[in-house]
Amino acid sequence: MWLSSTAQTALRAVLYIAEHATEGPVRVEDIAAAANSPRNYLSKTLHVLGREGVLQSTRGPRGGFELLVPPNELTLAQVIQPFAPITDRRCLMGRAECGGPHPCAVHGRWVGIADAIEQFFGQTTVADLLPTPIQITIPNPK
Amino acid sequence: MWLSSTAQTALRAVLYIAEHATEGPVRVEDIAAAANSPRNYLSKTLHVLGREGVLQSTRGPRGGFELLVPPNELTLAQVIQPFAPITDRRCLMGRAECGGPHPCAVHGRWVGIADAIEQFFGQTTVADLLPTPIQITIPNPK
DNA sequence: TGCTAACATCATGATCATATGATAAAATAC
DNA sequence: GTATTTTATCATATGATCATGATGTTAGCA
Repeated sequence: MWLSSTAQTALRAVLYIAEHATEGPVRVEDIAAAANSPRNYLSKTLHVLGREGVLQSTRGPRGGFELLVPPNELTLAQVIQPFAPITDRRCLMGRAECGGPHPCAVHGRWVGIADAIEQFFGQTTVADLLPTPIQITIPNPK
Repeated sequence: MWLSSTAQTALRAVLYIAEHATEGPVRVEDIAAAANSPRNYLSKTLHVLGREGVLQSTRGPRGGFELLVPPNELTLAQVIQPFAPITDRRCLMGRAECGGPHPCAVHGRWVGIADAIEQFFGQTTVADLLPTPIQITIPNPK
C-alpha cells in the first residue's frame, strides 16, 4: 500500500543531499552508498528530480547534485510526485461511478483519508526530516 | 499509492456477491461481468478468499460463490489483506533505523496516518458499501 | 453412464518497476 | 588538447503483477 521503492529512495537521497549541502555538490556515488541504492538507477531517479526543478546536477570533477529548493520549502510531495501519484480521490474499489454524483456510502470517509495523506506530504518538508540538533554553541572555556 | 488492481477487484466482487446473496451461489461468470474483471483471473482471486474463510465455492450446476461471513461482520480489511499488506508502520522512506528507538522527526505523524487507514479498513464492513435503501416497509393498503 | 454446468489449475505471455553493465557526453585540470 | 572525473543514457535482464486460453476436476441430472 505504500511508497514505491523508487520514491522512498528519492526521499533518502534528497535528505542526504540536504545534510551535505554545505559541502557543495554531492556525488551520486556517495548518495548511492548512503541511500543504499544502485548507482545507475539512482542516477536516473535524481535526473528526474532535476527535470522537476528540485535538484541541479553538474558534471565533471567536483560535480554532483545540489538542492535547488531550500529544505524548508521543499515538500515531500515535490520529491515523491514524479514517481507515483501520492493519492487519488477515486473510488477505493475502482468504480467509475463513485467519482460522479453518486458516490458510494463510504466515499466521503475515504476521501478524508486521502486528504490527510495529501496534507502530510504537502506540508512536511525536507527540513522536518533533518536531524535537528538544537544548536547551542558553548564557548570554549580554554 | 493505492490498492492493487486485484484488491480492488476483490472488493467489487465481494460486494456483488453480497448484493445477490439471496439468490444462492453466484457464478464467476456473472461476477466477472459485474466487476469488469477477466474470468479466470477473478476465479483465482476468489479462490484465495475461499482459503481465507471469507467465501465458499461450490462446483457444478447451480454452483458458484457465497459469503461465509455476514456482510456486517465482514471488514474490508479481511477482503484486502490476502492481496496486499494494508499498511505497515515502517519508515516512510524505508530506513530501518526508524522502526527502533530512534525514529525520524516525522515518524509519529506518519504512523498516525497509517492508524487512520487501518481503522478505516478494519472498521468499515461490506454492509457499509451496500446500497442502503432505508428499508421502510409500507403495508399494502389493499 | 454420460452429458453438462460450473469452479480449479496449468502453461504461457504482457507489462511495469527495478536493476545492471557498458558506453557516451560534459566539465575540469594539467 | 588529453586525461580524468563526473553525470547521462542505452540495451538488456529480472521479478512481480496481471491476464489469457487450454485443460482438469467436481457436482448434478437425465
